[in-house]
Amino acid sequence: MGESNIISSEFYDRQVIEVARDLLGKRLVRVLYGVRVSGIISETEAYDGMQDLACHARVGKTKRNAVMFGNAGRAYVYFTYGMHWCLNIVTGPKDYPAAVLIRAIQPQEGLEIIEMSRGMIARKNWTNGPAKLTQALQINQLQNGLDITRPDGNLWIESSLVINENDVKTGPRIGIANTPKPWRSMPWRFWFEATQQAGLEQKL
DNA sequence: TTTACGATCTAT
DNA sequence: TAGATCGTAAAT
Repeated sequence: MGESNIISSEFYDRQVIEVARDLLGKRLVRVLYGVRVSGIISETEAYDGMQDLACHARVGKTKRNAVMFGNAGRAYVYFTYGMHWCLNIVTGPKDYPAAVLIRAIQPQEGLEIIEMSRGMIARKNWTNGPAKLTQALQINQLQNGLDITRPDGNLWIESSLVINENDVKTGPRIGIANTPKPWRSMPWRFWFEATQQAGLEQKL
Protein backbone atom coordinates (compact mmCIF):
# COMPACT_ATOMS: atom_id res chain seq x y z
CA MET A 1 0.00 0.00 0.00
CA GLY A 2 2.75 2.44 -0.91
CA GLU A 3 4.50 1.98 2.39
CA SER A 4 8.00 1.90 0.92
CA ASN A 5 8.84 5.51 1.70
CA ILE A 6 7.67 5.69 5.29
CA ILE A 7 9.80 8.19 7.18
CA SER A 8 11.99 6.43 9.75
CA SER A 9 12.99 7.35 13.29
CA GLU A 10 16.29 8.99 12.26
CA PHE A 11 14.29 11.81 10.66
CA TYR A 12 12.45 12.51 13.90
CA ASP A 13 15.45 12.07 16.19
CA ARG A 14 16.71 15.62 15.56
CA GLN A 15 16.12 19.14 16.88
CA VAL A 16 12.38 19.73 16.96
CA ILE A 17 12.69 23.03 15.06
CA GLU A 18 14.38 21.24 12.15
CA VAL A 19 11.81 18.46 12.13
CA ALA A 20 8.91 20.94 12.19
CA ARG A 21 10.27 22.74 9.14
CA ASP A 22 11.15 19.54 7.27
CA LEU A 23 7.72 17.99 7.81
CA LEU A 24 6.28 20.62 5.45
CA GLY A 25 5.42 18.89 2.15
CA LYS A 26 5.44 15.41 3.67
CA ARG A 27 2.38 13.20 3.32
CA LEU A 28 0.43 12.24 6.43
CA VAL A 29 -1.17 8.85 5.77
CA ARG A 30 -4.01 7.19 7.67
CA VAL A 31 -5.56 3.86 6.71
CA LEU A 32 -9.29 3.66 7.46
CA TYR A 33 -11.52 0.78 6.39
CA GLY A 34 -8.55 -0.48 4.36
CA VAL A 35 -8.41 2.77 2.38
CA ARG A 36 -5.58 5.33 2.26
CA VAL A 37 -6.65 8.71 3.57
CA SER A 38 -3.87 11.27 3.26
CA GLY A 39 -2.85 14.89 2.95
CA ILE A 40 0.23 17.02 2.46
CA ILE A 41 1.41 18.64 5.70
CA SER A 42 1.18 22.40 5.19
CA GLU A 43 1.47 23.85 8.71
CA THR A 44 3.38 22.77 11.84
CA GLU A 45 4.55 24.09 15.19
CA ALA A 46 7.55 23.09 17.35
CA TYR A 47 7.36 22.63 21.13
CA ASP A 48 10.82 22.35 22.61
CA GLY A 49 11.39 20.85 26.02
CA MET A 50 10.66 21.81 29.62
CA GLN A 51 12.19 25.26 29.31
CA ASP A 52 9.67 26.17 26.57
CA LEU A 53 6.82 27.64 28.61
CA ALA A 54 4.32 27.02 25.79
CA CYS A 55 5.12 23.29 25.78
CA HIS A 56 2.97 20.83 27.70
CA ALA A 57 6.19 19.45 29.17
CA ARG A 58 6.88 22.73 31.03
CA VAL A 59 5.27 21.21 34.16
CA GLY A 60 7.49 18.14 34.00
CA LYS A 61 6.44 14.61 33.19
CA THR A 62 2.76 13.86 33.81
CA LYS A 63 0.38 11.11 32.77
CA ARG A 64 -0.86 13.35 29.97
CA ASN A 65 2.46 14.36 28.40
CA ALA A 66 4.47 11.19 29.15
CA VAL A 67 4.73 10.22 25.48
CA MET A 68 6.74 13.38 24.78
CA PHE A 69 9.46 12.05 27.07
CA GLY A 70 9.73 8.84 25.05
CA ASN A 71 11.38 7.91 21.77
CA ALA A 72 11.17 9.98 18.58
CA GLY A 73 8.66 8.93 15.95
CA ARG A 74 5.73 8.36 18.29
CA ALA A 75 2.34 10.08 18.11
CA TYR A 76 1.50 12.34 21.05
CA VAL A 77 -2.27 12.87 20.85
CA TYR A 78 -3.78 15.15 23.47
CA PHE A 79 -7.29 16.26 24.35
CA THR A 80 -8.05 19.95 24.72
CA TYR A 81 -10.85 22.50 25.11
CA GLY A 82 -13.16 19.77 26.33
CA MET A 83 -13.75 18.33 22.86
CA HIS A 84 -10.73 18.34 20.55
CA TRP A 85 -7.86 15.99 19.75
CA CYS A 86 -4.52 17.25 18.41
CA LEU A 87 -1.74 15.22 16.75
CA ASN A 88 1.96 15.73 17.51
CA ILE A 89 5.07 13.80 16.47
CA VAL A 90 7.67 13.26 19.20
CA THR A 91 11.20 14.34 18.26
CA GLY A 92 14.72 14.20 19.68
CA PRO A 93 16.29 11.83 22.19
CA LYS A 94 14.48 9.86 24.88
CA ASP A 95 13.84 11.88 28.06
CA TYR A 96 13.97 15.19 26.12
CA PRO A 97 10.30 16.22 25.77
CA ALA A 98 9.74 17.84 22.37
CA ALA A 99 7.16 17.40 19.63
CA VAL A 100 5.78 18.87 16.43
CA LEU A 101 2.09 19.81 16.33
CA ILE A 102 0.53 19.08 12.93
CA ARG A 103 -1.70 22.13 12.34
CA ALA A 104 -2.93 21.62 8.77
CA ILE A 105 -2.84 19.28 5.79
CA GLN A 106 -3.99 19.57 2.19
CA PRO A 107 -6.25 16.56 1.48
CA GLN A 108 -5.00 14.21 -1.25
CA GLU A 109 -6.40 10.69 -0.94
CA GLY A 110 -9.55 9.20 0.58
CA LEU A 111 -11.59 12.37 0.08
CA GLU A 112 -14.86 10.46 0.45
CA ILE A 113 -13.84 9.33 3.93
CA ILE A 114 -12.72 12.84 4.88
CA GLU A 115 -16.04 14.22 3.74
CA MET A 116 -17.84 11.58 5.75
CA SER A 117 -15.75 12.34 8.84
CA ARG A 118 -16.22 16.11 8.64
CA GLY A 119 -19.89 16.28 7.78
CA MET A 120 -21.37 19.07 5.73
CA ILE A 121 -18.44 21.44 5.99
CA ALA A 122 -16.92 23.47 3.18
CA ARG A 123 -14.07 21.60 1.56
CA LYS A 124 -11.53 24.34 2.23
CA ASN A 125 -12.23 23.94 5.96
CA TRP A 126 -11.87 20.17 6.06
CA THR A 127 -8.33 19.99 7.49
CA ASN A 128 -7.09 23.58 8.02
CA GLY A 129 -6.71 23.30 11.79
CA PRO A 130 -5.10 20.87 14.25
CA ALA A 131 -8.39 19.50 15.60
CA LYS A 132 -10.00 19.51 12.17
CA LEU A 133 -7.45 17.17 10.63
CA THR A 134 -7.67 14.71 13.53
CA GLN A 135 -11.43 14.65 13.02
CA ALA A 136 -10.96 14.11 9.28
CA LEU A 137 -8.46 11.27 9.79
CA GLN A 138 -10.26 9.86 12.84
CA ILE A 139 -7.32 10.27 15.20
CA ASN A 140 -7.97 10.20 18.97
CA GLN A 141 -6.65 8.77 22.26
CA LEU A 142 -6.30 5.33 20.65
CA GLN A 143 -3.35 6.66 18.63
CA ASN A 144 -1.53 8.21 21.61
CA GLY A 145 1.94 6.67 21.88
CA LEU A 146 1.68 4.94 18.50
CA ASP A 147 4.93 4.27 16.62
CA ILE A 148 4.42 6.08 13.30
CA THR A 149 7.63 4.75 11.75
CA ARG A 150 5.86 1.42 11.14
CA PRO A 151 2.84 0.68 8.93
CA ASP A 152 0.98 -1.58 11.34
CA GLY A 153 -0.56 1.30 13.31
CA ASN A 154 -2.33 2.57 10.17
CA LEU A 155 -0.75 5.99 10.69
CA TRP A 156 2.56 7.18 9.25
CA ILE A 157 4.27 9.92 7.24
CA GLU A 158 5.81 9.51 3.77
CA SER A 159 8.31 11.63 1.90
CA SER A 160 6.59 13.60 -0.85
CA LEU A 161 7.06 17.22 -1.90
CA VAL A 162 10.24 19.19 -1.24
CA ILE A 163 9.39 22.73 -0.19
CA ASN A 164 11.80 25.45 -1.28
CA GLU A 165 13.26 27.54 1.52
CA ASN A 166 11.78 30.64 -0.15
CA ASP A 167 8.28 29.24 0.20
CA VAL A 168 8.53 28.51 3.94
CA LYS A 169 6.79 31.06 6.15
CA THR A 170 7.45 31.34 9.88
CA GLY A 171 5.76 33.13 12.75
CA PRO A 172 4.73 32.89 16.41
CA ARG A 173 2.77 29.85 17.54
CA ILE A 174 -1.02 30.03 17.76
CA GLY A 175 -3.18 29.93 20.87
CA ILE A 176 -0.56 30.70 23.50
CA ALA A 177 -1.53 34.28 24.40
CA ASN A 178 -0.99 33.64 28.11
CA THR A 179 2.49 32.20 27.66
CA PRO A 180 5.28 34.50 28.94
CA LYS A 181 7.89 36.01 26.66
CA PRO A 182 10.08 35.13 24.94
CA TRP A 183 8.27 31.85 24.32
CA ARG A 184 5.05 33.52 23.19
CA SER A 185 6.83 35.13 20.24
CA MET A 186 9.33 32.47 19.21
CA PRO A 187 8.89 31.95 15.41
CA TRP A 188 8.32 28.23 15.70
CA ARG A 189 5.27 28.00 13.48
CA PHE A 190 5.99 26.89 9.92
CA TRP A 191 3.73 26.81 6.90
CA PHE A 192 3.60 27.19 3.14
CA GLU A 193 0.94 28.39 0.74
CA ALA A 194 -0.32 25.30 -1.06
CA THR A 195 -1.32 27.13 -4.20
CA GLN A 196 2.30 28.14 -4.80
CA GLN A 197 3.37 24.54 -5.06
CA ALA A 198 3.40 23.13 -8.58
CA GLY A 199 1.66 19.82 -8.77
CA LEU A 200 -0.27 20.33 -5.58
CA GLU A 201 -2.68 23.00 -6.72
CA GLN A 202 -4.09 20.74 -9.43
CA LYS A 203 -5.03 18.19 -6.83
CA LEU A 204 -6.75 20.66 -4.52
C1' DT B 1 -12.80 17.86 46.06
C1' DT B 2 -12.73 22.11 43.80
C1' DT B 3 -11.03 25.38 40.66
C1' DA B 4 -9.18 27.53 36.48
C1' DC B 5 -7.80 27.00 32.15
C1' DG B 6 -6.73 25.49 27.83
C1' DA B 7 -1.15 24.02 21.57
C1' DT B 8 -9.66 24.91 19.23
C1' DC B 9 -13.79 25.15 16.40
C1' DT B 10 -18.07 26.97 15.00
C1' DA B 11 -21.89 29.91 14.56
C1' DT B 12 -23.22 34.63 15.19
C1' DT C 1 -16.91 37.68 19.45
C1' DA C 2 -18.59 34.38 22.44
C1' DG C 3 -20.23 29.78 23.68
C1' DA C 4 -19.39 24.89 23.74
C1' DT C 5 -17.44 21.33 26.82
C1' DC C 6 -14.40 18.43 29.93
C1' DG C 7 -9.66 16.48 30.93
C1' DT C 8 -5.74 18.00 33.38
C1' DA C 9 -2.89 19.79 36.98
C1' DA C 10 -2.62 22.75 40.81
C1' DA C 11 -4.87 24.56 44.74
C1' DT C 12 -7.79 23.85 48.67
